[in-house]
Amino acid sequence: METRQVLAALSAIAQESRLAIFRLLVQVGPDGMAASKIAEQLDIVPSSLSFHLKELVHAGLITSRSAGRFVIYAADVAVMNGLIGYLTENCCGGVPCGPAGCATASIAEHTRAK
Amino acid sequence: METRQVLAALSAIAQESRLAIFRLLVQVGPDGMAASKIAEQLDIVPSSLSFHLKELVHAGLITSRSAGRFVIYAADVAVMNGLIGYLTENCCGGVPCGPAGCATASIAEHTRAK
DNA sequence: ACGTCAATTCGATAATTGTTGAACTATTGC
DNA sequence: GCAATAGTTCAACAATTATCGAATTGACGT
Repeated sequence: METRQVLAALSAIAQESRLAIFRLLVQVGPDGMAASKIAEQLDIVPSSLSFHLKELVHAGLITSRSAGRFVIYAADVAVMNGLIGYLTENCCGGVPCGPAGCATASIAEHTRAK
Repeated sequence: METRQVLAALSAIAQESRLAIFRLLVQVGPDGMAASKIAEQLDIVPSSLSFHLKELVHAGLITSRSAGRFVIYAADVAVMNGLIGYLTENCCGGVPCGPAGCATASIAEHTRAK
């Protein structure tokens, strides 16, 4: 994963509302959730929500599809997996890094998608 | 790891200069590197570097120690491991998430420090 | 066609964040 | 003590990001 894409993903979730939105969408799974329901659950006004959803879509972390007059958003785990992989690599840098926690680095490296 | 701490860590590395600084410090390992050398390697003016280093220290991602007139900064992998753990959990949400990549979630969960 | 609901866009404003030169503190070597 | 080096802090400014009401677009039910 490229640094540019990593920065986009990090910026996207480094914000209270957006992290909450993403977590919520991960919880509900691939079926996703309508924007209005997200707004209701997290108590965010429509215009602010649109702003944040656009950021998340742009970073590739979530996808959107239309269903009648609703727009359904769903988490796309691929980019998040890429991000986790990048951080794992850059956390341990190949060299084993002290006390536990990074034993899974090589595993994740070979297990994650792409 | 608490959401508040996660947001602080994410905000810290969601910035070009700071991500570069952190990656560099992870590469050089526990011995760390003097601020002036970081500035030289990454071509950042001293005042800007201080600003970014302070952010990283505040997020707990790096530590600083004085050595004569030098200040040595070193990466602290603990918080990064916590962050990776948090993202791994919130990426898969207990529910298995499609194609590979998250098979290590439970492993990381039980292997990482703290 | 009309009213309603879902969602986005726009524009103004507020708040936060990043950049940099200059001034300042502290340590080293002479 | 003095000059040089390492870092930080300060203050001013630029740039980016967040918030939200109002206007707009599009789909639905009647």
